[in-house]
Formats: sequence, C-alpha cells, structure tokens
Amino acid sequence: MHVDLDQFLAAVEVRRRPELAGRPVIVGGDGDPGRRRQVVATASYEARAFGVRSGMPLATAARKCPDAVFLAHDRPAYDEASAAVMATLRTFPVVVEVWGWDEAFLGATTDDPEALATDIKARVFDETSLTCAVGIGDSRLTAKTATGFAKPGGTARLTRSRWFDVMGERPVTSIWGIGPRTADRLKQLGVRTVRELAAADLAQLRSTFGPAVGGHLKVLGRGGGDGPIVDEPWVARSRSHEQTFERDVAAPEEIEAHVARMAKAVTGEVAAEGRVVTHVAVKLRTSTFFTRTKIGKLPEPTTDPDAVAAHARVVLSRFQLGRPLRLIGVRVMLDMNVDP
DNA sequence: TCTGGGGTCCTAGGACCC
DNA sequence: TCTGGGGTCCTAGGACCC
Repeated sequence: MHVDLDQFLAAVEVRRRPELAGRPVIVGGDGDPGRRRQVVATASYEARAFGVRSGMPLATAARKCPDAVFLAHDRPAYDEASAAVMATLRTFPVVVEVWGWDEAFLGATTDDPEALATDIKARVFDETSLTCAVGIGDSRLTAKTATGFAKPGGTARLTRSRWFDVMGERPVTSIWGIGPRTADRLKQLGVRTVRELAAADLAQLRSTFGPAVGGHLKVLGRGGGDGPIVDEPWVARSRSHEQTFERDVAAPEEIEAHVARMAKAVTGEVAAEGRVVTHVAVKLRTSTFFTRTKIGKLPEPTTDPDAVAAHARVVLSRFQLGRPLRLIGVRVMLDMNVDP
C-alpha cells in the first residue's frame, strides 16, 4: 500500500489556524509573494482550483489567486507532523517504508486491504487531524499509481493484472520515474504509451539508456518490480544547503564567505548526527540560470567544519567566477562506512 | 510563469595502473 | 615501434522525485 497525505504542508498550516479552512492557502518561501525568486511548495485544493501549482513563482500564484493566504515554509512543523503520521502508521501490523515527508509504502498481508486502508485513514486522522489517500497494489508502482486515483482522501486499488487496462494507453510520463526527457528519447524509438514501453525491444532500450536504466524502464512499463518494502531507517548519502538570493551576488569575497558559511553549517549538522564527511561539492547558478557543480574529495574523511570549509574554498577556486550568481549551494557527501 | 530547496541514482569519460 | 584488454577511482552532468 502507498499512503500519501493530502496537500500536506497546507494541511499542517490549516490545522493550527482553523480559521483558514476552506480558504486558498499557499505555502512557500517566506510567505511574502512580493519577494522575487520564491516558489510555491504546496497549494491547498482551494488554491489549485485557481491554477496554482507547486514550483510556480509566488508572484504568479498571487496573480492567479489574489485572495490566497500566503504562509512561510516551516520545516520544523512539517518534520514533527510527518513523524507523528509515521508513528501512527507503525502502530499497524505492517512494514513502514518512509518516502519523504508525506508518503510511505506499507508492506501488508491482509485479505481485505480496503478495510485496512479505511482503518489507517481513520487512525491517522484521529491522531493527527490529517487526511490521506491510500493506494493498494502489488508493486510500489501499482500502489503509488493507485494513490493518484484515490486523491484526495480516498482508497483505490490497482494490480498488475489490471495494469494495461488502466494504464496501457496512457503516455509513458504517467509512470512514476519517467519524466519528460526520457519520454522524448522513448519517442525517438517509437514508444509513446505504457503498453508500447512494455513491448519495447530490451536490447534497444539498453543501448539507448544504458544497461540498468534500459532494463528498469521495461519493468516500469509492465507495472513495476516486486522489491520488498523495508523499514530500515534511511541512511542519507549526502546533505546540502543552498540559497537563492534576492539580489545576485558577484563579489568573489562575498561568494567565498557564503560557501564557507554553508560548508560549516552543513558539516556541523551531519557531525552532530555522527556522520563523517568525505567530499564537498559547490553549486553555483548564474543570473542566466546556468548551473554548474564541482566536487572534491577531502584529503581524509572529517567532521571538522573548518576543514570542510577550507576544502570547499579549494573547490570554489576551480570555478571561473565573474558572472553574477543567483544561487550558491554546498553539499557534503557522507561516509557510508561509518555507522551513525 | 524568469524558474526553491533537498535529495537519489545512473552514465560517461578521463586518469591511472597492470 | 605506439599498441590490447581489463580494471578502479574520480568528477561532471543528466534525470527524476517530493
């Protein structure tokens, strides 16, 4: 089963401000639609009715829906709400595999999955006042796809036996994991629909997309693989901070100061969690949206923020600076051989 | 509609080694 | 002589997701 909270960020905000119920609510950035370079994280269904979508600039959202309530992104609140939901899911006799803030795959054995879904939705609502949709399937992909039909708040079932009836004539982009780029390349091979992907020549897929991706695409076309749902806590591979500035940053010393600050902050966070940094990457985006990342391996793994900051400066020095930057980011790669 | 922040995984190609 | 085949490590970049 796949559980997906409805309009998660907006729902958490409405929960603590009940007077907003039924109103268009837009969460994103610092909640000021007058600021530039901020986008919608989540819009409530009422706001979506005006055409507001995730990823849209706040100013655009304000134009489409002038009466919307704009709220700042509040990560700690969503972390807490998410944890409460996941804890509730774990009270059921199922394996819970968390997928981000507002989703989870559940491995369940039951004769009546719809009844289980009803119980899950009821208990999540009782415990957290949040609503969710539940998809039932026999693979991650079928369950996740079913959730799309269940939103908001419902239950839907899709299994591989009915996969082609439901999905066969839809475009390949309706598959979770296939985006517009892959769809374009598939079109070159004459593959447009899910059914065509399932029937596509494996050797041709492999030679076009590489051995792993090519094979995976064919599996997706058939409704997905059957890898087990696991509840082992996720061990992060990396951690990053990035920041888009209201005004471009051009002065090299200023850029360097931002990089050093972010490197120290992100290293401090992961070190506090018992993790060790092996590489540091610097990401820059010019005002023309040209984006480049460079990465360097540290002389030795470390938890020292100053050492990581120093190496981040070395990585930064490999860029040819000069153009004004709209974004600066730092990512640290974590040692996977160190048990947190 | 001038385009966030935080992630993961895969592939290609160069450097280097035997 | 200017070349084969296999392998690892490393970085850049693409693609996708929430």
